[in-house]
Amino acid sequence: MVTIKMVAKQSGYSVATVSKALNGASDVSAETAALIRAVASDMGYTPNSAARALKTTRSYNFGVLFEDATNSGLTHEFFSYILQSFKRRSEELGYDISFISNRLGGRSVSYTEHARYRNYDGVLIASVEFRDPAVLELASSGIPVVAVDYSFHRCGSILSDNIQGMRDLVSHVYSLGHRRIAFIHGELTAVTRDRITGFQRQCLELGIDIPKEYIVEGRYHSPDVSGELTRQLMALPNPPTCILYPDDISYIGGFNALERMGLSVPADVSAVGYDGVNLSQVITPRLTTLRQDTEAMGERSAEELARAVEEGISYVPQTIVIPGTLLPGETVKRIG
Amino acid sequence: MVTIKMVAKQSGYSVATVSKALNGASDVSAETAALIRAVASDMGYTPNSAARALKTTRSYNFGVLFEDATNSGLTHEFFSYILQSFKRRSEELGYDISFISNRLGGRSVSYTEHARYRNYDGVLIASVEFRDPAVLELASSGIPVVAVDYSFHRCGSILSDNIQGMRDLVSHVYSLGHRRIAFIHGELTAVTRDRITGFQRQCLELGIDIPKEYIVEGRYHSPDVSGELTRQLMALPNPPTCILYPDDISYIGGFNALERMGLSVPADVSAVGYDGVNLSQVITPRLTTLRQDTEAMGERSAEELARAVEEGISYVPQTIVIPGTLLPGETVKRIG
DNA sequence: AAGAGAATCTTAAACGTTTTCGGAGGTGCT
DNA sequence: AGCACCTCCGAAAACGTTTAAGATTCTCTT
Repeated sequence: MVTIKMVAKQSGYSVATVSKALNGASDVSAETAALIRAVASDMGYTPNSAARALKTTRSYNFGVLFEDATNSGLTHEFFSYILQSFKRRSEELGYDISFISNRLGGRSVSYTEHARYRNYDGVLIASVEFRDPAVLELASSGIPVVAVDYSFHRCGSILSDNIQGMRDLVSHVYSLGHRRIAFIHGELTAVTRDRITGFQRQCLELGIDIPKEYIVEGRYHSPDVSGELTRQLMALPNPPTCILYPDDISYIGGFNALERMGLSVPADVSAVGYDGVNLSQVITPRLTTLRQDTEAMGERSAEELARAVEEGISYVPQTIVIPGTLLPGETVKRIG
Repeated sequence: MVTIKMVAKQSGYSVATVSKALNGASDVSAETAALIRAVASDMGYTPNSAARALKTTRSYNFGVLFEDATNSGLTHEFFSYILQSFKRRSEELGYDISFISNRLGGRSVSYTEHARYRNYDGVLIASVEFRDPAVLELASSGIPVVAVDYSFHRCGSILSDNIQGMRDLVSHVYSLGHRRIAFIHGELTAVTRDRITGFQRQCLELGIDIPKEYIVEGRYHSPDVSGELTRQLMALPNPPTCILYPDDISYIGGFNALERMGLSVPADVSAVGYDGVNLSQVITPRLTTLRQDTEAMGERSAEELARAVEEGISYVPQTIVIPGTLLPGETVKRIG
């Protein structure tokens, strides 16, 4: 490994001058800087991040907490997209990204300890069991933190506009003549509460009355649960003409359940999803869904995190809401 | 931040003793070790990975190169699964994982430079444009490297058994009466060549003759391309009764193309996928496909990489083949 | 009683940087 | 000539660890 010391010796300048030349400091002449850079490049010099981090207490590394109860973290399509764009934007901003785990060497440690150990400049929290006290601890550890798709009071949050999203979906199916609209929602998180709020407000505004039994709690990303709930909904004396699912994957479960009941989408029942993952647009019938802007969510997360880091302690937690867009597909039939 | 020095002062022992106590060295008595550990824990001491890495030249960090031409890296379901299990196993083995990019600070650098800068102990190469010279350079940089789902001559490779996988699929559809079997394969990589080999050998063994025009080159993970090729195949004077797709996503494209032609799966045409991603088993009809053991592939990658790191220079590149399993679904009809 | 050897602890150097501070030399002004 | 003021560069300390080698004490052994 060629170090700065070797470059110094080779170029005839001191270690200090080499360091400054390489970092573009102002108190080294243009010619020497050029010369030193040439020598460094010739020798194949690469700086050492560990030494740099040790001295500067900045790692230029973001930690990402990204796993959930079902351990499907990375394979969760929606979050994968967010992570992808978060990664890209972070790199543009000069940060690498690493995963935070609850292990360190052999031992198991808290997320906070792990993040401190690795000197992460900032942390992104996504797709986790938010009620986990270890996550809470991390969120209020003092390390700059941004949470995505979840609303924390202790740190910045990037949310998609769940209220408006549901309003758009309801309006859309309403405009196609649907009045008996059921809503299978996910676990009762802040995000889910927003969705329910949006659903109810829009129904109220449109003057349609939704019976209690049309709003049922399911689980995100569970085709099985949504399949079962779909059966229950269709077994009601007065079944819905349209079902809103908590996400696109849940829709798949509902679709299959309907097929097995001899009902087809959208001929017999209409359905809509949520998220707008790629898959939803290549299946037949193409799914009517609300596309969340994962690109923007990931980008903004990176930007806010970088800002938090660079502004240091002066950063004030804030919530940023990203609008989504309705994707009209083929799963809602015009009726009435 | 509480350092080892503070723990030393507080406990009354020297910095060296504290370090050794914390790392379980043999030349510190059991009582002092216990005492020191108690003090450290009381003070909330967390070691500093940068200082440690600087001194030991070991970062306990694996770099992961994970992006492809279409930039779909993380959102690629098959690779997501591999990464997921690679991550889990790496963490068990005491390594954290970070992404390698071609940026560093503001500047853009080679993957190798990036890996050196961050002192990664080892590198996993997955889902990249393998012909990229920068990837080649990394593979032969001297840093321990394992490639997954690709065969390099310069480093260890974890492959799934593509030859046997295709043989199994061919046998399966053959046993259900199919003789006119078409194969849309992906870009001509080593993996693809294996698949073609498996396909041809098994056909030969079973004594069925496949016309040239039944074997066509498509693209991995492109519903559009596979849809178009499906149309072409079905337009042949003597169309196939069964189509093998390069992956499950490509099957979706084929399925849709067939539907639009008024043909249904499996009534009119049979079809099979490859990979066995979750999606393939929740759609209707359930896809007949070959499930690659992503769990094992990720795990073995981590284990081989750790081994390479720990054995140092003595490591000999080797290729490990992981068997897959046939998932019989509902997309192949018994005929003849 | 003296020396050997084990057990336990400390001293100090080193890892590769960044950064403060000061020094040397040059320029321009009075 | 004397002074102030730049510009450019280097010496040295510091970041938080690990570790080789030495120091000290204790226990045996003879």
